[in-house]
Amino acid sequence: MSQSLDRALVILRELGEGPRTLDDLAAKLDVHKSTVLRLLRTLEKHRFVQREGARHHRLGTALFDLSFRALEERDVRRAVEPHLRELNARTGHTVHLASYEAGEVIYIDKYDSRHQVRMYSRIGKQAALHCTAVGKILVGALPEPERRAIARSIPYPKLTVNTITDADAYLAELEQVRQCGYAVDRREHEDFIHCIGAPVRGPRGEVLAAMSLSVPEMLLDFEGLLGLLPELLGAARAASADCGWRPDAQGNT
Amino acid sequence: MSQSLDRALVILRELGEGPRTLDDLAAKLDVHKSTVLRLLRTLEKHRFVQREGARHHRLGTALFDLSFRALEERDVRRAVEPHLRELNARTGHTVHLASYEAGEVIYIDKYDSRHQVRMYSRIGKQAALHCTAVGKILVGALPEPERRAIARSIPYPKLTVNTITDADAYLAELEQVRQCGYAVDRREHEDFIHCIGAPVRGPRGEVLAAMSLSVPEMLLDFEGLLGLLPELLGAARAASADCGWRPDAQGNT
DNA sequence: AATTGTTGTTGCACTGCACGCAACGAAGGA
DNA sequence: TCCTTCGTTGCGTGCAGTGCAACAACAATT
Repeated sequence: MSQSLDRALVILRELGEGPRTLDDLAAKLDVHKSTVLRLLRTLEKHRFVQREGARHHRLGTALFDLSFRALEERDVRRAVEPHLRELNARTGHTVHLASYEAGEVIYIDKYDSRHQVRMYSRIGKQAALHCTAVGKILVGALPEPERRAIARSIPYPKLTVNTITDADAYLAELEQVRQCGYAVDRREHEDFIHCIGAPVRGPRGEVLAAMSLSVPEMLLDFEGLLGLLPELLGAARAASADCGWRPDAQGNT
Repeated sequence: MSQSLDRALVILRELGEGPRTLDDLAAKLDVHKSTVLRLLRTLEKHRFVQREGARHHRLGTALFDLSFRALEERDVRRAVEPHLRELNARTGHTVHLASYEAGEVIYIDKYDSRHQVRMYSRIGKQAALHCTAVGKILVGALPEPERRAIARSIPYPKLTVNTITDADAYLAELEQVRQCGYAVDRREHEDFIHCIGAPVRGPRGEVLAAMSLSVPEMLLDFEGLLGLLPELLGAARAASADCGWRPDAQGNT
């Protein structure tokens, strides 16, 4: 564990919240400002940070470069992108692609709704495991022991009246999701927003990612959204085919 | 300047090229592998790096999070996005939004062509200053001394037969761009690809960003692309209006 | 099954570098 | 003009980061 690197990464995280001055950062890290200055200079040299005006610093362009490179390397994303885009075009609603990595579910692609009212999200943002459709799909696809371990260890913040708040109910829900081949989030994450999700599978039937459709209730009620299920499942199936999935042996929906 | 941070950033850049092993990185940095290990562990703790299999490391999800946050903070991007998207929808071609920051021009948004043949680019990628439409727009918008300084200092790699290869020709071109209110790249960057660009302006008429349209010649010849100029200028003007531009005093096109 | 090679991991001792300090400089407001 | 508030610099010190060497885990080869 490297102290200075550690501090630098905290600086980056802090700058993610918005531009900061040298003193802001020094106070946050509880170190002398000259220390912050030196770290910032190194970050600047590599274009991870740039100055804004005389005294503010913000995140730099190297981050964009790196992260889009990394995103591009994910074959799933590239393969699914056209299907995601078409689903967005057909329905007009917000669509997401999410992936499970290292214990977390994050959005790796997204197309916004054409309507004024939209769900807020962002590529790179973590999705809650217990109250999102993509979270249920991806955790539900893990081997049983891991699934249990996760269900036991995660917190269950109650975000709406419908949010699942304990491990047993969560595990039961995951089982249901596995059976159905799709997941729903009926106002569990945000009031007034419904969501349905489906898995994108690879050659051996393994789940590579999850695709979802999110709609505010004022545009479409829950039954209406379920009416779009065939669209979603169709898109997910087409995307899976592009990822090498062969719908043979196992009788997955 | 912090040595360990410096090394860590080099590691990140290297991982941007693809997953690496510990020894790969140690060789690249010319340090002992235990040193690399410690840096990686710190990076991992902050989710900037994650393991892939037992022995490979790759970029982690914190990068996505940070970079999309940073992108979101740029108001220009948010304001222009719908216009960019519509231009893409109307023409079916690749559209870009680029911004000048700290001496470089980078793409900050993009919508891909609907056609099979596409121009390769990526958000976060640097655009060449001397042979792209967005480069000409953005450098051309800088105050005269800075413009000259840039023209004198940048390299002029000859990428096609049409590429501008000296400072004087470049400065003349920039002057022309300022007059016209738009820029062209007629096969200067890549053979077989034409491009036109226009500025997005802010409240005081200052150039905030550049919007461009790129089309492979096999789809549309240069005159055909010029036919789309009104579309581009219309989108740029609408975007400028959303950024607070008032087309009063100065008689800019 | 034993051997060899490769790669990740750990404990330790040394020293170089990252740290805090304090003084300076620049910019802006009263 | 003074005063405050920042960013910046040079310097001495101590500890954090380094290289080393031994170890562990695993795969490939014999």
